Amino acid sequence: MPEGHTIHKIAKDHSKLLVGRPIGVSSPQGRFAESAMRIDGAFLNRIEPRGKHLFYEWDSGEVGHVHLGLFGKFRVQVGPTLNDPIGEVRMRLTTETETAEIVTIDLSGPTICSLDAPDVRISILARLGPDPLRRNSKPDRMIDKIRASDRGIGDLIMDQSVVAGVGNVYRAEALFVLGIHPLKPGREFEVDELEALWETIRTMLRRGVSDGRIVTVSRDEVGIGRGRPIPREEATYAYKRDHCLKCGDEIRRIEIANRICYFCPTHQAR
DNA sequence: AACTCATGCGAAT
DNA sequence: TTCGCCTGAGTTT
Repeated sequence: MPEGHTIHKIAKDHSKLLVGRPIGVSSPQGRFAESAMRIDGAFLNRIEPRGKHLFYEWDSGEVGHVHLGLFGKFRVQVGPTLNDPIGEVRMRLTTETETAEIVTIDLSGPTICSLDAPDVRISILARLGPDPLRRNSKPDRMIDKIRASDRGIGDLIMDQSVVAGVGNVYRAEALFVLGIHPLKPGREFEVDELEALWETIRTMLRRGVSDGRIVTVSRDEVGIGRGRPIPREEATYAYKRDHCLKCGDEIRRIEIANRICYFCPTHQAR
């Protein structure tokens, strides 16, 4: 599930349910139990998304940190009763709404779930590149880093210190839309091409936040009218496909930055 | 029941 | 460059 859009959507949705109330914090699975005890019953002031990280500002002054990694998931339940956790639940947040409904948010499988002093958040933010989903964030640092590098663009945009929030799907799809070969070296880019890349990434991520899933194709090109949902297999042009959604050419796959990068040799010539 | 794969990332080699 | 870690869904034996 998790690229930057997932994290920002979670922050939005969960904030509505949790912020400004006392929160029960526990760890059914046990691995977050010591930390959970320290904030159990505390008020939550804010959930801040940044790239693929979530920061929880607790009234106690400590800062929760969650990173979903590849497998992490949240399960949200709102109802009259408190349900038993399903599977391995590292952190459980519970509260009650004005209408006396029970809110339960269960986190399973995260790479990081910790409770830290505030400076930990500061040092993590310091090593993240600009986040296209943040209001007013600018691409300058991303552009400078890319143009100063010999590494390929497909390597660079998955690097969270270059841009924060792009993962394997948006990497493939953003490069596809702009017709950029994933191995093109950073040094060979002009500024306006990278400004276009920033805008493309930002637009795709925003759409991901509002859709709650990754859809990068335009409905016109796929020939699916509004009203009908776009099936998963047709939601991307190149990612995880055998054939390009536009031209039918065989999609190539090469490993870049530990992950398979999908691209269309016709649309993204060297 | 076993095996494979996944929208991630840092540490070890 | 490879390995390990976190978990669950889907597929194959």
